[in-house]
Amino acid sequence: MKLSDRKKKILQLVIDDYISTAQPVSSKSITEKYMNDISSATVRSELAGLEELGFLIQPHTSSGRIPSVEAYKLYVNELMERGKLTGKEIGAIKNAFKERTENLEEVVSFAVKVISDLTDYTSLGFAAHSGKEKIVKIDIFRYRKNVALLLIVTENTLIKDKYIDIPNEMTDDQIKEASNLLSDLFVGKNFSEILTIGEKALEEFKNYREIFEGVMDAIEDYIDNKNNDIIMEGENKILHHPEYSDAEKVKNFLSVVTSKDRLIDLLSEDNDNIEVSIKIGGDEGEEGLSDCSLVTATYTASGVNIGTYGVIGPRRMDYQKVVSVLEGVGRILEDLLDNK
Amino acid sequence: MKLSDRKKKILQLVIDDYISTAQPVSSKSITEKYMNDISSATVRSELAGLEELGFLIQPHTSSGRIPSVEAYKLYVNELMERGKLTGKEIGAIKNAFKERTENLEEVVSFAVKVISDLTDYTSLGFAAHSGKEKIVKIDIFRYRKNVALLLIVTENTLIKDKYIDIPNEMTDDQIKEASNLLSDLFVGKNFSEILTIGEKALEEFKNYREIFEGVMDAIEDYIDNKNNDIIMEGENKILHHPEYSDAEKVKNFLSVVTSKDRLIDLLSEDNDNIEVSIKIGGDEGEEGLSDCSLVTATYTASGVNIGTYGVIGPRRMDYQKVVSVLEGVGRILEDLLDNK
DNA sequence: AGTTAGCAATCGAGCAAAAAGAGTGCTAAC
DNA sequence: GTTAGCACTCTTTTTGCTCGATTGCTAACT
Repeated sequence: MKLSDRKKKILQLVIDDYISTAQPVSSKSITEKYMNDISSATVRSELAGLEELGFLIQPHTSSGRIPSVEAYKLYVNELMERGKLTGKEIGAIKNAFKERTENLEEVVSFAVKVISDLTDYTSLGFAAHSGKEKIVKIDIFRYRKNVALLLIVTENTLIKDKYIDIPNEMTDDQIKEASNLLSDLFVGKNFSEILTIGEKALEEFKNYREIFEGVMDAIEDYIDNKNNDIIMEGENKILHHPEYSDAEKVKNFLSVVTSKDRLIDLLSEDNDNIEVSIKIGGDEGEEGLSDCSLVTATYTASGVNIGTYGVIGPRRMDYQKVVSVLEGVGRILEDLLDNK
Repeated sequence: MKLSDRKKKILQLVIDDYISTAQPVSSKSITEKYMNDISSATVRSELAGLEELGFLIQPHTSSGRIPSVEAYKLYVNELMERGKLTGKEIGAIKNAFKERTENLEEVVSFAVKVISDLTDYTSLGFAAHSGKEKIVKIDIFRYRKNVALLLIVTENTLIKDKYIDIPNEMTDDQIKEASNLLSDLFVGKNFSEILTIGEKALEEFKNYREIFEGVMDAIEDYIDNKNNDIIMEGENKILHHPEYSDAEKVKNFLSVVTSKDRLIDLLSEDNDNIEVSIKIGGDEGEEGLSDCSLVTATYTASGVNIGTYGVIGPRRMDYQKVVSVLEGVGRILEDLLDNK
């Protein structure tokens, strides 16, 4: 299936036009707006060809054409022109990160916010849990009679807290000793390391088994439990787009967006490549993404994964803009953090 | 304006019916469904009377009637029958709090979740910031070269963290000393106390001014900044209700729900009384609540305010159910926490 | 062989008129 | 005070019609 240059050009025009107007595109509008050199009849026969190839769909005989899922895929891979951010947009991004943001949670939330603002779509992101984060501080102290509180602070200023039941007979001094032991053993190590040295540590901790298990639980919990860290912004921006003028569709979209498990899966896929990945939900395609598209990017700074970010919206999404924004935010963010 | 018993009865029936069907209620449906002993003509004249009194509205001549804002107010105050939770519902609530939930944030989020699940409306809640929470632990340690991290843990397991710039020449021992000083001075005190003893403390802290100011900032920030702690669940449950079948209305509702500032104000009003408070948004009434109703309750356990919770939804809300759920959750929650 | 103009055919959008249905208010009788 | 009956009002649904947009096809043109 080889497309002539002119077919490609026309397909691109159709998609661009459809993305900006949300209306089926007619042969006439193409010649008038973009291609004064050929007649609409010619365009018509090209359109018919593109339809035959499965790139265009005609909602009904007397209407223009809209792009198929295939067409979008081709578009994002080959046809789409890469956009550049305006100075204003770059300013907005930089501004969003002006405040101190060493805390990873905050970085994520600022990034998600600015992405949503600039693209006018629902955006989401979550901090990757690499298990490679080093522990900076670990502390245990009595909180109630039989309950101690465990605090773990990491490089990224994730602070994890957890209650641990302690036996009646345990004295404050013993708790203190356990706490010191923990610091000696674990500070400077990352989560994965700790899990692997578990056996050996258990030996040293035999007097403080409850506490040791509590710590291990907290760490496992952290690595498994991605759920709490997904952040979303502009859920209702979807209402700004005309294809969602019907409440039934909004419902559908929101149900996609609300099932965080599914989203986390989607965001987690191929999060190795820094490049922008685009998933287009067909009628069948990516399950759980019915009629939606998801554009994601994973950022790293100084070799550390600083989260996966994405935009979710109608299939008729302004990919060009979304991609530029994601790339722009990534670039600025990475610069910013590297120069720290 | 005195209503006869029969008028009251009929008004109640109209509201009940309208709440469950979302359709204007006709005289005929009243006699058929609820009052077989009198004829529809009689009901009609009563309805006409209630309309004259401002309790009912006729969208157009040939339709049934719907309740006015006044009617809802009367309904929630006098007419509505108080519901009881079913065993199943009570089970669901207890189940939601089965896990350990001494952490206030968690209590709030579980409560909000269960309220939304049981009522099928958007629910929200936030932990009150009383300033009366005692500090359990306060700690400072070096985090980067010129940055220390301040951790404050309170009774309610609120953990507050904040970066503090520290001068180059400061040694780890000095940081340690400052940290100890802080513990001695502040542990066991509540936030308000600390703010009032500020002057005196400043004296003792003259060598660690940056740190002292950082602590004070963190505390002030905590007391002022309620924003971050509002939790919402089921924003899109609104779509389950037929009056929001139009995207424009959904947009409107979501914009109400998204302006957290306004919501915090609403939730904060009269949060002294434990009773359930119902605000019905008229066309003019409670600003920011256009066409919505908000039912809120504030819970306390052992005399400590444990948060304000609410349900926001269409004016045609199932007040009976919402009130029972809010009361039920409150009762169970208070029991649970008192018996700890 | 590719391009174009011309034209009939198709189908949705929009509109008005007609029909159907729901509910009321009023009147007169009970 | 209550009720049956009925004319009246207004919405909703249906129907039919026109208009306009757009296409696909054919025949002519370059």
